[in-house]
Amino acid sequence: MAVHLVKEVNGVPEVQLPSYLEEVDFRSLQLGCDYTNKFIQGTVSFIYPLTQLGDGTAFLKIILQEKEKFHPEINTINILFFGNLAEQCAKIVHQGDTIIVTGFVLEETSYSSEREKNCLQLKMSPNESTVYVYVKCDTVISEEPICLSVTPKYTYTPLNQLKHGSVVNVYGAVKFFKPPYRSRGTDYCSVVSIMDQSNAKLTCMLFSVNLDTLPVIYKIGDIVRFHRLKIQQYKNEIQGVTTVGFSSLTFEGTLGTPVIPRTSSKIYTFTSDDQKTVEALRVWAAHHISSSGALIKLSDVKAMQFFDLTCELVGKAEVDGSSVLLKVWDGTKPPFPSWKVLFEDGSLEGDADRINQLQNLTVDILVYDNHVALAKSLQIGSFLRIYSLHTKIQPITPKKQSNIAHLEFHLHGGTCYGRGIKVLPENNCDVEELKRFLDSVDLAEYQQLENICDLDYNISSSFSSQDFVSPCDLERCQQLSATVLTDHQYLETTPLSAILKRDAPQQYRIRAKLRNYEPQKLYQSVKLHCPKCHSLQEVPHESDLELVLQEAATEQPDPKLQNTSLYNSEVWTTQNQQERKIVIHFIKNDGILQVPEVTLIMIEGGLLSEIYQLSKKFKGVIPVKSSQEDLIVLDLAVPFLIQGKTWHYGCKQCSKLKTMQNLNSLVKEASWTPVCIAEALGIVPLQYVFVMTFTLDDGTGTLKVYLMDCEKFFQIPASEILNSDDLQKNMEMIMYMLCPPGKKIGEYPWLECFIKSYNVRNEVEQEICYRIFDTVIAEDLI
DNA sequence: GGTTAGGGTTTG
Repeated sequence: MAVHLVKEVNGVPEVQLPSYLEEVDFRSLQLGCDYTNKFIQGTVSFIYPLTQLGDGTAFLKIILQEKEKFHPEINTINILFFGNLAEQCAKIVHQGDTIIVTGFVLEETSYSSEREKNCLQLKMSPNESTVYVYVKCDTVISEEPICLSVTPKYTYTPLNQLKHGSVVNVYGAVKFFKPPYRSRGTDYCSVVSIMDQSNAKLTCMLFSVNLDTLPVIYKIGDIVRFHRLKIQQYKNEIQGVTTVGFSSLTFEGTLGTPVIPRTSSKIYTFTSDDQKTVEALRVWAAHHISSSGALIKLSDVKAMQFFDLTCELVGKAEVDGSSVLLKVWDGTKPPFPSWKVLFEDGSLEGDADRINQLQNLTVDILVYDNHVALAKSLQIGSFLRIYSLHTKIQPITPKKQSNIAHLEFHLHGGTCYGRGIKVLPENNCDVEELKRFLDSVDLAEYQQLENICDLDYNISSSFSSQDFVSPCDLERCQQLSATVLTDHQYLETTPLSAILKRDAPQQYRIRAKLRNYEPQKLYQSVKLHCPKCHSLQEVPHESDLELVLQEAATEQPDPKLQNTSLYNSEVWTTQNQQERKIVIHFIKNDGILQVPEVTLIMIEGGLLSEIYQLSKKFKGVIPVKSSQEDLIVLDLAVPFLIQGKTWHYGCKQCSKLKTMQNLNSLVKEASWTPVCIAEALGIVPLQYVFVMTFTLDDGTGTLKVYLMDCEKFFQIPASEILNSDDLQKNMEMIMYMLCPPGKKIGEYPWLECFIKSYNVRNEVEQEICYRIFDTVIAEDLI
């Protein structure tokens, strides 16, 4: 006995009936014949309600109509089902369905009504009959998923073997995704990029009028299976697009979690092979796809950041036509208090008591434009993942009485970087974990601590707030400095007035405020320092670099120096009037060219914009020129190596340049670190440093101290800041906190620092200077 | 059956 569901795509059933079965049409049915290996097919024209026979056996009767109406006189037949088969068919079979039945017994109707007089009927045996119910693949026919017992064989194409124009089935790990959003057309859209063990990536444009049929992806690394994906070409790249009958399964990507598909399909195949494929992809993805690094707790957010947040919605308000306010929490305390978005009285949805109770733990998110409709539909209490949420520091304006930095949270319009909101189901493992965590937060205890925590925020008023501190919080209180000492904590604090009276060299621990600092402009504080001769120089301006490069580009590259055992060379000619020649030398690894991401290249005749473009693609770029015997470093006035966003310079005084063939020593290990490259080329690399003067004041005196720092003090690499807006904003934020403009010095935060004094002798006199060491900015501020 | 979007942050 069995009821099978057969998926029908484009009118074609996905499984074949067993070959021994033979079709009979209604007219050929004859009493007394053996129908063991025969089947009939038709459309269900009526289903009677499921009833019970006298002995309690379930009974179902349906009327089947022959599909092809060749024989109008005999085009329907009754089929009788008993027992479990009757119960199952009652659940699954609907009027209008196409069904096939086999293993029946033909008998004459026992009824004597006029209409059914002399009619035949099929009696289905609970043990020997089989019913195949055909289902159009997008039709939902049952509340419970039912697996096909006749399994169609699907083949899955590796992502590196996709052919334009084909319709394929694929598996992949999610590399990127945009949660479904309303397109400008009729459908929802979700963009999903997947990768598999072939290391190929496929970006898919998935459309559906029905939100439920799009894959239910929650995070990067989830595993998906797509059936009937059309492969087409767009802008010289292959892409996947939904086509008729598209369906998907999504699996949690985390290793070791149960392999349970997320899908709206009520019927789907899932074999042990599928299970193995998912597990293998999970292992591969764990090593090759960086998981959602953007998933961050509120306690870890930075002042200027895009990230994904998993949270609970506690309040909601329409602010104006183009934005909605969401009040959410994740149980952790943000490093800065949230801004408070204003809204009209009465427009806030949510439990007022709870919103009030959680006010210090919730953040206000403003949601704009295309996300507004979805935001409006959200239920209070639901668990959300908000993708690519943006934090900004709220400017302190004179109007605002608060002197505390606040964080703004924005979900901007558009869908870039997958920006959007997704409601997570209660049984999602991240939600379960979040719920456990939210339940464990002791709000009462938290509120007692609130005053102390305000000190964290309000470091600028820590002077007057120390009265609040209870003994148990003493340790935290002692750290209420905007800086942290990394060593020598045994040293006692020395007043600045005492330091000013003493000889050098000495080391001191001090506690003071930053009255002033120079230079005020950040870019002026970044310099290049030679660790050998200790010279300091300015970071060259782009226009100076361009001049050197332009000059060098007029020189002819030497063809004799092209294509050696170390590198392959390509000569490109620019298309402008001067027809400048650019030569790119691709350094090989053991004689073999590698993918651009790991390949070091040398460039002759390239201008700044070209070098900049190439540095995005290749592991590193070395500007070179032809000399008599070998390629050599172009000029130490320009970087000897451009790697990512860092431009590495060498010291003109200390370097003793060697030619490019010396890179041979590094090839085997492909150790293309700036230090190794510099060493091989005889270059003493210059370090990027912040050089600043702090005027410190502790009330007993003021002292000018130098800060020279690569990245320890601010925990921001000086080598990257000039090319990073985000780092620059972080740095500005730190300086803003240390020395808040428009405030009295009493409101400034304390800095605990180590300083060392040393003697500097110039032509006329000896002077004592001071320098900060072993001190870093407190993590709360970063 | 065609359209939508075609990954690569707003500027509130």
